[in-house]
Amino acid sequence: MEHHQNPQPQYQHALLTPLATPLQRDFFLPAPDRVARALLGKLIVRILDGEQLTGRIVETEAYFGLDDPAAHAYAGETARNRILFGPPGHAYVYFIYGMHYCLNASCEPSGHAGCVLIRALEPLSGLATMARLRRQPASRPHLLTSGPGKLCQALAITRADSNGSDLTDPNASLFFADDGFRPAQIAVTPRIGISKAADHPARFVIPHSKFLSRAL
DNA sequence: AGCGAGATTAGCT
DNA sequence: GCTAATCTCGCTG
Repeated sequence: MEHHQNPQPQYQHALLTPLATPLQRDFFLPAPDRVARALLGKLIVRILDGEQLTGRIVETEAYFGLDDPAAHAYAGETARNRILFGPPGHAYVYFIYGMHYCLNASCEPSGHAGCVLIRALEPLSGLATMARLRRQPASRPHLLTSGPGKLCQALAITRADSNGSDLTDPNASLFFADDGFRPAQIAVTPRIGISKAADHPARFVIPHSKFLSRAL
């Protein structure tokens, strides 16, 4: 009946949500606060041993490169942060507090080091695997990806594995996609866990989501 | 529910 | 040497 109308997926890993399409390079071109806002509601797709782990972004933070005392790029390009100074739409993964990884999406053109920290997801598929990676029972989904360190653990994202990945590449094992979901509301708050420029409102959340790292 | 401490590594903002 | 875009546990109340 419908097999004639089913379009061939243009990418190797067909999305569980058939209408989703990968984000394009120019999605990541604007300033970090605009990209942080636009990323709310988008999907993160992670392929692990052939299994598709997906989550919807519900919390982000903008970091403003050389202009931002709280940003890793503030002091200029180093071996650690060089991805931030490259082309937009790439993963910047860093290691923090001796045990956690955090995932950022680089934005702005090459030479400009803005980025967006992904702080929380609503897990959509692969919850059992996420729970195993988190060493937690699968019965508490709101503990799986409700924080920047947690979501990296749940998706097995490390610096060695994912730093520098092209987040627009649907053949990669980590990329971002749009399934058409649009948040009804967006709230803005100061960023969490930083001491410098701590009062600057650059954290974006889907309000009342049960999967935020902290409530409003 | 809210606070404080410990875990543990890389980079020096 | 010290700090850091964190998380979990245990204590208090």
